[in-house]
Amino acid sequence: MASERDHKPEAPGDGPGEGTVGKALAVLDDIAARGRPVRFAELLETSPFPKATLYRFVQVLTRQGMLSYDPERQTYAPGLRLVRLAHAAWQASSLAPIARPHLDRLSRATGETVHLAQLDAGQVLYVDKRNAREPVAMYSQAGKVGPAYCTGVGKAMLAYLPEAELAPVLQRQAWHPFTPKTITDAASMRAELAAIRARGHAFDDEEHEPGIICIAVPILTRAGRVLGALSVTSTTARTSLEGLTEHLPEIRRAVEAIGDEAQDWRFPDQAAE
Amino acid sequence: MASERDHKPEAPGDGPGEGTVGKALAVLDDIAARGRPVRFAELLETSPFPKATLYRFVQVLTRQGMLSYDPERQTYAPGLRLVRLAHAAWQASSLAPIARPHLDRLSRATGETVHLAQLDAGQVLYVDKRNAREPVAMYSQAGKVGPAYCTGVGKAMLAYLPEAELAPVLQRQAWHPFTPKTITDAASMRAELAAIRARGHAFDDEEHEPGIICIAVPILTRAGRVLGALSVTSTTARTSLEGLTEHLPEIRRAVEAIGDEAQDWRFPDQAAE
DNA sequence: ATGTTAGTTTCATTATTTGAAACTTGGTTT
DNA sequence: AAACCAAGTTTCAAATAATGAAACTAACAT
Repeated sequence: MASERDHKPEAPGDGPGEGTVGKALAVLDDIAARGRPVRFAELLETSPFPKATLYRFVQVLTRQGMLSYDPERQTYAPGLRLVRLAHAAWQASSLAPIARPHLDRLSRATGETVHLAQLDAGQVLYVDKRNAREPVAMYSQAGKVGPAYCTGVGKAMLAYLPEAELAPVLQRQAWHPFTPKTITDAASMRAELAAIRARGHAFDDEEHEPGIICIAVPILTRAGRVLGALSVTSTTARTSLEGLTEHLPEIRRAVEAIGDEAQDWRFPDQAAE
Repeated sequence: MASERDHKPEAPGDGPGEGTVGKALAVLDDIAARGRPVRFAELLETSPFPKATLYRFVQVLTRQGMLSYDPERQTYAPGLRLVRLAHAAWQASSLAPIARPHLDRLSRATGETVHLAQLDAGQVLYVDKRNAREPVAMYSQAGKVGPAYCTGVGKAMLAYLPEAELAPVLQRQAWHPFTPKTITDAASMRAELAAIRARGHAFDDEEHEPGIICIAVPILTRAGRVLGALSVTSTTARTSLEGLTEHLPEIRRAVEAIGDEAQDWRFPDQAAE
């Protein structure tokens, strides 16, 4: 620590200090975020990099297999090498492998949709899921991201985040009012988070999608650090928030088991930032 | 150096010409390949980079979320950012989204384990899967990689690869004899590939795991370019190679539908190299 | 206390990235 | 058909970032 090595003046991802690698990864993120194949010119429009520089990044990433290129349409999309790498990440750095049997049990016990999520860059990252029927665990479902401020798992994790980490995360939220019930500012959120801490679990009361409700409980280490969250989702047609609390004992059992096992397996740190 | 810019003298992944980004990604690959959290010193042992350089790569990758770091154990593992990126890759650059309904149908029709795979860096990359009605203990999931030379899907794809792409891929195979029936050299493989082309489908006759057999058919564009392969897997206890051919009509239907739709969706190129 | 190993920082040298501009290609308009 | 235009690609000197030997520090084991 040379006294000015540790300040972070720039946005995450690029900026000086993150080097060439950081910039290239920012380009990769950009392409991934669009959700469809993009042309070079499209990228260039919003890119902070000059033409030749962006061009070289895209070339290197393509040669590396991090992007795939469609020569006919001249479009770029995230490449298959990522799928291979992510499999390793999913196994080594997510709660999914540990949580698997507990998700299975919870799914069978409740018959409802079950989600396992972790925080990544201030967003909810779903790392596993059980549908009411299918027992498969794959990227069709894992890897999806969602907002933290209007999902049960998101709020459950935020509620137990230390202030130093919470503040920057709240600042990053989009606060888009998906439904009339969506919480749309940091102050209201802090009140909600206090309520969640008081009762030990979070609800999603149609805050993201109308008709969809869920109950979520955070997964914590013994020391109280947030690892992730588990939720059981249903519809207003089928039950109510009070109805969902029926599953609390089962959820609690799963959450505690996962937290304990994660502790013993000495789990990699997954910073929210 | 204007006249020697375009030769490729080095291994894929690193070497001059691939720049800092290529080197950093090689480090990432290295860590992912180990399949467990690794310490810095372990990495250093086999790394071509000097201490300080490797150290900085690992730092940058960690700050970027491509690696996660366990401060207690001082170990690195692939990070969650990869899971997020892979979701986008899976949707945009794999056959999985297109193939999904066809896999479902095939799975229902056969009741057996169904795999969808593509080639990535000369290896078989499983991009989707359906479990058998009566599940057998087997581990293959989306993102998992396997050898090309001793799996049904691998051989099916190799059989239709143009010579220019086939030769380097064959050279890269490990030819490890998993079972007595494993094909262990390129010459025998070329004979096998000819046989596959002659009948239009490939078998895995316990070449990877004893007792596990499968039938696989390549997914091709109308122009004949290999996109991937589809397989139906079972056990010698339950059926035989001849028994598996019963599913051929169903598999063919799925393969043709997927090939056609991929063509229309104008699919990103996924080079085997 | 002392030795040893693993991890981290420094800094002059070296090599790579950078980006404005020129160039090429493929398609469209006059 | 020639001229034009837009998208993509290459060039090259200047600017910047990467490199790696060596020095340093922390933590553990003797």
